[in-house]
Amino acid sequence: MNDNLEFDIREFIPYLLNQAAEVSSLEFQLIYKNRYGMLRAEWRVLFHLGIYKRMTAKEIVNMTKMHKTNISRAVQKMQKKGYLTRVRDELDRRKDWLELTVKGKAVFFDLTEAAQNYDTALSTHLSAADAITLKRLLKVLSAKLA
Amino acid sequence: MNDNLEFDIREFIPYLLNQAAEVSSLEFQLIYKNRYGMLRAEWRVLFHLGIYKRMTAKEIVNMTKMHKTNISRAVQKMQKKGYLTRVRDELDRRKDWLELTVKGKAVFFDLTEAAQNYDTALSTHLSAADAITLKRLLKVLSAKLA
DNA sequence: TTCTAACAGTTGCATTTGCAACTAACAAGG
DNA sequence: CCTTGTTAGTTGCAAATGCAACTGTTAGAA
Repeated sequence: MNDNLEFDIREFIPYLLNQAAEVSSLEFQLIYKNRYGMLRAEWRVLFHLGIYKRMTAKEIVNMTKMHKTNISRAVQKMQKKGYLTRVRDELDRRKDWLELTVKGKAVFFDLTEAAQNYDTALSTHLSAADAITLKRLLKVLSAKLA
Repeated sequence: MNDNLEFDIREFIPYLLNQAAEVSSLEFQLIYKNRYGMLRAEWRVLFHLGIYKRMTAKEIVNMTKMHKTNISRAVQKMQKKGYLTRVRDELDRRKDWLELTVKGKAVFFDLTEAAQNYDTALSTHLSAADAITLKRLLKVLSAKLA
């Protein structure tokens, strides 16, 4: 048996990431849940379409690393709510091109504004330099591990 | 409607945290799942007991911010597997004191070692200084938001 | 003592999730 | 053409999760 005296699991990066992700998401989660009855998967689809305008489900899967089942179901729900349209690709009819409707865009802008406010509140806990560093490091990790 | 030209949601800290947490956890998750059939909640309970030795479920809830239902069920499963013992507090019989068994400790040490190896692999993507900074900032955020 | 409120932990139920198996469409070699 | 393999996306089912309501216990006020 190994006592691992040199290693403190409390310093384990995935643990620290999970902890921080959980507490920082909790509050914001309530916003999209209460205002629009959305799940996390739906919020993610919404905001990828809000940014990149026109994507297939597969592209969203690749970018988010979420399970394709959940993307599929999130897309169905959002279509039912009238947040997005799907148009079959005529050259490859396995693909559907997804785009936000006017209604979906309005939700996206509203939630983006809420995110901005939340981000401002979050940033009061960090110096400007630290906030920039944190974002940089998180992006490095996501990119390297993907 | 607000176009939020100054705010890029891709820079939203909770989003970046979730993305990084997801990719960094995915691989490690397989380890405790495949070796011991454990869920994330069980792994968390295990490792808190491994560190703090003797806790109530409530204390674990407070530290992890996980839902008490999941802690309750994780504790039940781990008890069934023989990883922990529960002893009623005689002064306040609502509480159970939880402790790892020898078997539970062995699992804890094994997974701690796996975590250490994974952490080493992770660290190759960051400079030593960056790794230290990242850990510090994540701890700040968790503490401030909790 | 008795009433009420708070607390630790559990359970029932409805929702969400992940996995494997599936459909439908394409691609490439024969 | 036909076969075989791959891909985009969906569905059935079992497992995991979150919420509300519950049990049993303690604490404090009247």
